[in-house]
Amino acid sequence: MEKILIEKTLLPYLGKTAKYSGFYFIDTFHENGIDLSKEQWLVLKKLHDKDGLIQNDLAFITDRSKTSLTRLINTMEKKQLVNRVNSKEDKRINHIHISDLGKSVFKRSLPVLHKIITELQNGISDLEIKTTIKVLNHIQSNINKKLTSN
Amino acid sequence: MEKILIEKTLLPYLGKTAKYSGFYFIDTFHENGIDLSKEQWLVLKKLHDKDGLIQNDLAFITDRSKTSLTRLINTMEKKQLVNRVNSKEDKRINHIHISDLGKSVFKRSLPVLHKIITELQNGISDLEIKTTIKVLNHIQSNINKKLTSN
DNA sequence: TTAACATAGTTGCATATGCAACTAACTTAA
DNA sequence: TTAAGTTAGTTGCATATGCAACTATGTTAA
Repeated sequence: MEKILIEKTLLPYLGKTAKYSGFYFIDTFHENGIDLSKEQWLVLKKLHDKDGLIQNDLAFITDRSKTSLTRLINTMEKKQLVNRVNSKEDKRINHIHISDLGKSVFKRSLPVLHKIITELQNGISDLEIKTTIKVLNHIQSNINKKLTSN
Repeated sequence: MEKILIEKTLLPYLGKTAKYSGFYFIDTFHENGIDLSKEQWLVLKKLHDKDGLIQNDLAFITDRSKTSLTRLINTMEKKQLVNRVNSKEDKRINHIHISDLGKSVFKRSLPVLHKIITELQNGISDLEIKTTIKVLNHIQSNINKKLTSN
């Protein structure tokens, strides 16, 4: 195997940039009076797109374990952003509904999010953005291939 | 403000790809008998490059709070990967030293890491990788500008 | 019909993280 | 030289995360 210089590979930049983007995301939310973690924001977004999702599906589409989702919903229920509604047809299932407060916070978050995105991407060309998205998707597909082949 | 379609921006891809890369990283380590979190690996790498760093500097160069670093070192000390050595000149300071076990685990991790990187970047051109790194650095610099201007 | 299996969600245990408040120790200015 | 300020590290409290084991419920096959 030929020697690889880690600093010339994507891995360290990917982790670090995602981390700092997360900091920036949450700081800007707080500065604008939006009291949401990025995970909570994502759940609100998915429920805003399609309300009443069950926990398993919500876990899947937000890329986390059902354990993690259970506890995320606990926190969000305490904050009255969402409600658990147990299904009558299948008592194992909880449907998660976004509350009026949740909707209102989510709506307030959108212009802030747009500002964040604009600032993160400032000075980067559309082509560069498209290329980067393509590369990131390629990495994800490489991972999926490996995971499903085991 | 014009409307932004979130799915056409970098943010969601960045977080998701970093997350799955992290999963892949840690799974592959475990499959190869390397019992390290990615955070622990990074600390070992920095100490391998320069042993005896103090906690504050180690926190800075690994992009985490000193709180987080304190507890990371606690865990790593329990696993005997590193040692805290209190400075005689300045008793506030701890120098962190990589242990023989730490060195040995780190060395064993390198070929595994190279395999991970090769597989993550499989099918992506060198130019695309360079462009992506450039874009990620640009995002980081956008964030730094905003943070230091406040 | 009931035993075996599958599924949805929760809990214990472990890791990682940040902020604010704190202690101990060092430095600097009056 | 001593009081004020600074610095390094730790701790309490909160959030988020995954694996394995678990409960409760629903489905399927004998």
